Amino acid sequence: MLKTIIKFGVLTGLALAGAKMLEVSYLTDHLSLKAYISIVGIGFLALGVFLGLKHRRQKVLVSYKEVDPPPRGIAAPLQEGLLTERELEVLRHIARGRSNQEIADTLFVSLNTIKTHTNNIYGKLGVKRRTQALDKARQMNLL
Amino acid sequence: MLKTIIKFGVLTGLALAGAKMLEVSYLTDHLSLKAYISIVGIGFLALGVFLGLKHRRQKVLVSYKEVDPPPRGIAAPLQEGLLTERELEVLRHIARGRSNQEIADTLFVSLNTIKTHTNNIYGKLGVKRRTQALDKARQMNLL
DNA sequence: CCTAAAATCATACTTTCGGGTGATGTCAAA
DNA sequence: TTTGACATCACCCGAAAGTATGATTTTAGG
Repeated sequence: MLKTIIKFGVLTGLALAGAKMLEVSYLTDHLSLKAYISIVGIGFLALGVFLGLKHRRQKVLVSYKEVDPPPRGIAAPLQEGLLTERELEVLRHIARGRSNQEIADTLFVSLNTIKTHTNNIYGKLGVKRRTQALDKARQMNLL
Repeated sequence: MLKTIIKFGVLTGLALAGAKMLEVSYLTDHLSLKAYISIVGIGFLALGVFLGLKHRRQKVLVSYKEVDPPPRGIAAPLQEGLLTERELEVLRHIARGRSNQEIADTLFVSLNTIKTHTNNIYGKLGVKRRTQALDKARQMNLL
C-alpha cells in the first residue's frame, strides 16, 4: 500500500514536472498552444490508463489475499462450554449443508427452535451468517 | 473490437471537444493558463483511468497469476478444470462467510454477477445451497 | 424446593439466497 | 470469421435465513 502511494506520488510528480517543462517551452520556444495541450492530454491519458490497470491489479491482489487462508499456526485451544451440546449438534448439521427445515425434521423439533439455536450460535461466535459460523467454528476447532 | 474502437473514439472526441471549449474560455474569459492546463490534465487522467478500468479482464488474470503462485501442497490437482478461476475465487469468499453482496463489492462486480457465479458453482458441484457447496468442495479438495 | 440454564415454540418482520431466463461483450481456438 | 467458454449484468419471484421479542417447559445444581 505504501509502495503504491509512493509510486503514485512519483508518477504524478513526474507528470506535473513534465507539464511544467512543457509550459516553459510553450512560453519561450514558440510551442503552439494546441501542441502544448495535446501533449498534456496524451500524457495524462497515458498516466490514467496505467494507473487504472495498476489499480486493478492491486485490487485483485488484495482480494486474493483476503480469501487466502491466513497462516493459522497452532491455533485454537478447545473452547469447552462455549456452545451447548444441542447447539453443537445443530452446527454439525449446518456444516453438512442442511437447511434449517431439514435439521428441524431430523431432530424432531420445529423450524423456530432451530432458528433460535442458530441465532444463539451466531451470537456466541460473534457472527451473522451460517457460513461465517462455519468459518469461525473451524478456526476454533469446534468442527 | 470495432465497438471498442468506436467507444474510444467517441470518448476521446468528447474529451477533445471539452478541451476545445476550455480553450475558448481560456482565450475569452480570463481563464488562467494554469487552470486550463489543470482541467485538461485532470480530465484526460480521469478518461485514462476509466479506460484502464474498463478493458482489463485478461490482463488482470495474467497479473493475478503473476502474483499468485498457488501450487498449494499436494491436494490441488484433483478435479482440474471443473470450476473456473473466477468461480473458485467466489467459492473461497463464500468459505470465508461473505455474503453475495460483500463478494460483489470486493470483486467490483454486481450482485447479479455473483449470483450467476454461485449458481454455476452449485450446478457444477450438484448442490443447492452454499453450505452444501462448501461441504462438497472440501470433500473434493477444492478448498 | 428453587433457580438458572437450556430447550422448546411462536409471531412478525427484514434480508439474503436461489432459480429461471435472457442478454451483451471478450477472447481464444477452430 | 465463426463458435464456444467465460464473465458480466438485469429482472422477477419464491424460498430460506436471520432478527426481535416473548413465552413455556425441562432439567440440573445448590
